[in-house]
Parts: sequence; structure tokens; C-alpha cells
Amino acid sequence: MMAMNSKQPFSMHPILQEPKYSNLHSSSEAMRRVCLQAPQLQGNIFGGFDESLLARAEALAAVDIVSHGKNHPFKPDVTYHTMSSVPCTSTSSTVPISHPSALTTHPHHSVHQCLEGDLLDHIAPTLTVSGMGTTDHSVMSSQIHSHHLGAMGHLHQAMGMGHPHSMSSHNGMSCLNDVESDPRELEAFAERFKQRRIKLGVTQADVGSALANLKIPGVGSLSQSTICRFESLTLSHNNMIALKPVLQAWLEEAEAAYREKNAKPELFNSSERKRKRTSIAAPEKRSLEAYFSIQPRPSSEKIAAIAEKLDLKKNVVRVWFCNQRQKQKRMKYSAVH
DNA sequence: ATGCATGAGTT
DNA sequence: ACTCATGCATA
Repeated sequence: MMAMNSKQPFSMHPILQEPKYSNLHSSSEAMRRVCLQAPQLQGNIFGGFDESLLARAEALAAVDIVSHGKNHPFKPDVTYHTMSSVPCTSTSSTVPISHPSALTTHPHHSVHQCLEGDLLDHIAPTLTVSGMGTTDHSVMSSQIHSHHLGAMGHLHQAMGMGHPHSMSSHNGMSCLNDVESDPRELEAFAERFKQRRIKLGVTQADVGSALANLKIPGVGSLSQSTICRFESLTLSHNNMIALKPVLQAWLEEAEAAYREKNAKPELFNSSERKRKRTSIAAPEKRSLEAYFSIQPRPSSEKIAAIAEKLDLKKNVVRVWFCNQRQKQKRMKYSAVH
């Protein structure tokens, strides 16, 4: 009776609060902020307000909108949102696998973003999102084994358990800090995995569910989404590395079971589903993308401004930016060998 | 396959 | 308020 609607972060109305704190984060965070803010400050001083930013973004977005005009029949978000926090526990009750560990703290790649800031005046040239992604992963990989081991702890146990016959051609020990895994190898594994999975006649969802049957400590089930993302390499490098041993373990077990015509991974029915997905209309999305190209990390105030301008809820905008940043960071091994 | 969202852990 | 790993809902 108490925790039914445990959280409702967003309100149904536009909100008007102004979190006016300019927190300086530490080290590189701070630096990044400074870099990012420089351009817009000028905007404030000379231009007059954030309006300049908004205007530029709009101009950018406008390039596309010609055919549509500015008409948005309805606002795509305001009404939805069912917020039912039904855990739908089938087997996925407990902890998933990884934990966050990972991670690293501060991306040192602020350079790019600063550059983007500078591009404010001639915007367009950098609409390519792939550039950052590639540079990113090198940073990430170094961070992976360089620090934080505490949280990674139980992840290691999972990783250690499941890989009987990996191709450890390292004659000696290969179980210490070998989180190095080349992008190349991961890519290859993902491909093999998918291939063999299909051969077994198992769906991505099946795999996700079956994972819980492996009884690997700390490893529960995963969703179809995650399996899909693993196969298509659209997860973070760390995430890929964490999941690989688990999926490898499943694959081996599944193939073994298959050979002896035994049981297959169990499947089960899914439970109720409720949540409604917000859909951001194309014009609004274009604007958001334009803003993002100028400022990937808008302040709370700016987010509010954008939200109001596009007639979207502030939280929707905030989440959109978060997701966008996450996308940019996704690994995309292209050719690092 | 992907868009929008939640939650745990950080900063 | 952010980052990350994940997931539900949906195209």
C-alpha cells in the first residue's frame, strides 16, 4: 500500500522549476563543462540569451522541415505514460548480471565536444555521429582494466565460470587481468554466437530466458533486446565483455544438450505488459537532433527551454539526450587491427 | 531492431 | 543530474 507508485519522477505538467545550481564536477568533468559552456556564454553576452542557441538549432532543423511546415497536430507525449511498475517476475526476479561496475568515470574525450562547441558558428559540418564513437572505445578499453575492480568483483566470478574451451592460446595463465579482449575477437564471437544460436533453433528471447537456467551466480535472465544488441554489437564495450562469457557458457551447454537430444532451454510465457511508449514526432525529433549537434549536454535550464519550445515534457527531453549520448558511445568496432 | 524508460551507482 | 546496463513496447 505504500510503494505502489513508488516513483513518478515526472509530473503531468510542464514544470517550471529552475534548478539553478551550477555544480562543478571534478576534474575532467569540470573541464568539459567549461569547454561546453564557453560558446554559449558568448551567446548570452552578445546574442542576448539562450535564444541564440535555440534559434540556431531551429534553423538547423528547419532545413528538413520545409515539407512539413511547423504543424504538429498533437503533442506526442503528454497523455501517455502508464508508469506501472509491475516487475513481471517470471524468472527474472533477481539481479541481472552485471553491475555497473564498470565504469569509469570520466570520459577524457572532451576535446571533441569542445570542438563541437566551437563549431557553433558553422554548425553543419559535424552531423556525423560515428566519429566520436570510434575514438571512444579506445579510451574505454584502457579504462576497463585500469581501475575499479571492486564492483567488477562478482562479475569476474561469472566470467570465470563459463568458458571451458576458449581459445586461450596464451600458454600460461590467462585469467588475471585479461579483460583486454580485442574488439576483433568480440566481433567474431558475436557473429558465431548468432549463427550457432540460429542453428539450434533458438530465438533471442529464448536465450535470454535460458540464461537463468545456467545457475551461474549473479546471472539472471536477460531480455531479447539485450541479446539482440549483443549480437549486433550495439552494446558498450564493457557490456559486451561482461556478457560474452555468460553467453558463451549458454551456447556450450545448449549445444551439448542438443547433441544428446536432451532438454532444451526452457521457455515460458511472458506476463502482463502495460507501459506505453512515448513517441516523439518527427519534427520534434529533428529539432532535438539539431540541439544535440550543438550541445550534447544541455543544462537543466536549457532542457527546460527546449522542452517548452517543442512542447514536450522536460523529462522526455532529458531522457532523450541521455539516450542519445549513450548511442554515441556505443561500440562500433570497425577496424582496429 | 530500436526508441523511450527505469534504476542502481556515481559524481 | 549523470552514466550505464537493461528492459518493455513497438515499428
